[in-house]
Amino acid sequence: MSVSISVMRRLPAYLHYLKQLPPDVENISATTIAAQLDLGDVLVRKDLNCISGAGKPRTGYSVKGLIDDLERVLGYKNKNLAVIVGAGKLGCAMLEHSGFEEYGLHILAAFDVDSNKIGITDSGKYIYPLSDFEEFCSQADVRLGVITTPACAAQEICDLMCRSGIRAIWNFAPIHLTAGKDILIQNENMAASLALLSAHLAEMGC
Amino acid sequence: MSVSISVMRRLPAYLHYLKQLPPDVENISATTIAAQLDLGDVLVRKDLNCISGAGKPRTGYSVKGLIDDLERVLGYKNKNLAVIVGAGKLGCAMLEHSGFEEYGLHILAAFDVDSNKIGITDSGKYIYPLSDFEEFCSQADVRLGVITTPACAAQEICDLMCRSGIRAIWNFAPIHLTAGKDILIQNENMAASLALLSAHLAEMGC
DNA sequence: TATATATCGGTATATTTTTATCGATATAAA
DNA sequence: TTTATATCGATAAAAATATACCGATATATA
Repeated sequence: MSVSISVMRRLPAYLHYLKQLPPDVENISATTIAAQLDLGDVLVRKDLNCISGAGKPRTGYSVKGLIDDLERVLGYKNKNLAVIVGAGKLGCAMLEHSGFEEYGLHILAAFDVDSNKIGITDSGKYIYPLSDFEEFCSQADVRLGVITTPACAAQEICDLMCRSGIRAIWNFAPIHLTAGKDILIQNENMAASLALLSAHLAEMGC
Repeated sequence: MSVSISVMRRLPAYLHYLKQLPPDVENISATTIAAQLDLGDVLVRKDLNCISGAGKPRTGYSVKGLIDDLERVLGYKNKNLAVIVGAGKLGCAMLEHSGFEEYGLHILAAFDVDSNKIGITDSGKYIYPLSDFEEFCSQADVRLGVITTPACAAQEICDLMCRSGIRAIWNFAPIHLTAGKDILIQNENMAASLALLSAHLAEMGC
């Protein structure tokens, strides 16, 4: 069964919630999950039904089974090689952040045009000159690119990534990127988040 | 007219596109914007109609007028005081990032439990001990809190923020936070983004 | 064993969001 | 001036998403 994007977005929350349950909890109901995550119980049941057909009346779902199914659907068991372009504050923070491994994302290195940034980080990862990018990606068979450059450079980097065999781009630059239809561009839309927060505050008369 | 969340999410893209146009472009059509941002022209027209009634047939919209209206609706002209809790890599990156000012977000300082983190950053902003949090917020009348702690600490910080008068929370910890209904919690759902990317790569047989 | 109950899963309905269609209109060109 | 065209804005349709309802069922309790 295909999983819609809306559903997909909620799955990580389910997984996280299930993982932090005490280990003696063997079964859990959609109702309980829904209450904890401020969602409707029917919605949760429908979501879980998309990825795992194994719910039992009165009992609920097997926690272990759900976790397995969620991790499979979410691809956390995959190993995705990634590189970062833009070794500014955010880029470096991501390069050094070990937490992405949990999601199957292995960040190999970062790249930057600024020669002052080239070198090795505290945690032992490398920042290479951008000129090495294409060769590095084809040799390491990198499929995922993270863009943490300023907006003005992002489209150019996006093009470079496409040329270098990258198939999915995680974009943190506040700009709309254009690429072929076979390339997935996921925008981390911080400006939109901020706008929602700001609007909420304004509404309250702050 | 009220602006739905879906619409709100697209507005920053419109604004950014309009701002980077050459200054001699006085008018622009929804069709043109749509083509540039890979959206439907009717959708763009409907969105713009939510925030600005001033489109003329054949001519389009006044660029200047649209920018004004967008900035007003998005609240970029507001001044929102914010603080960060969690002075790790991401927290520090955000603390030092000047780009948020453009969106009306003024980050005053960061807080952390770790006494080794306390001090002043390169750009002159302070990292205070968490024990000072509540007093700082009430004195400075801070309304927006950014959470960049590990997941295990996030709910506790969320509670602290609510007690301290904060009305909107920008949460980067990968966990669902619970707060009163008058508090807006905006989750920056990186895990969900990653899952979508990973699923796309898996689908392509990588 | 018989009954009660919480929960699932399917169907139906409601809501939200997006896309399509069409007449009206301002500008440009003939 | 007349005609052609690009665009708007309104209405309608379609698609996606979320919610409500209800019978079936596995477990618990009397």
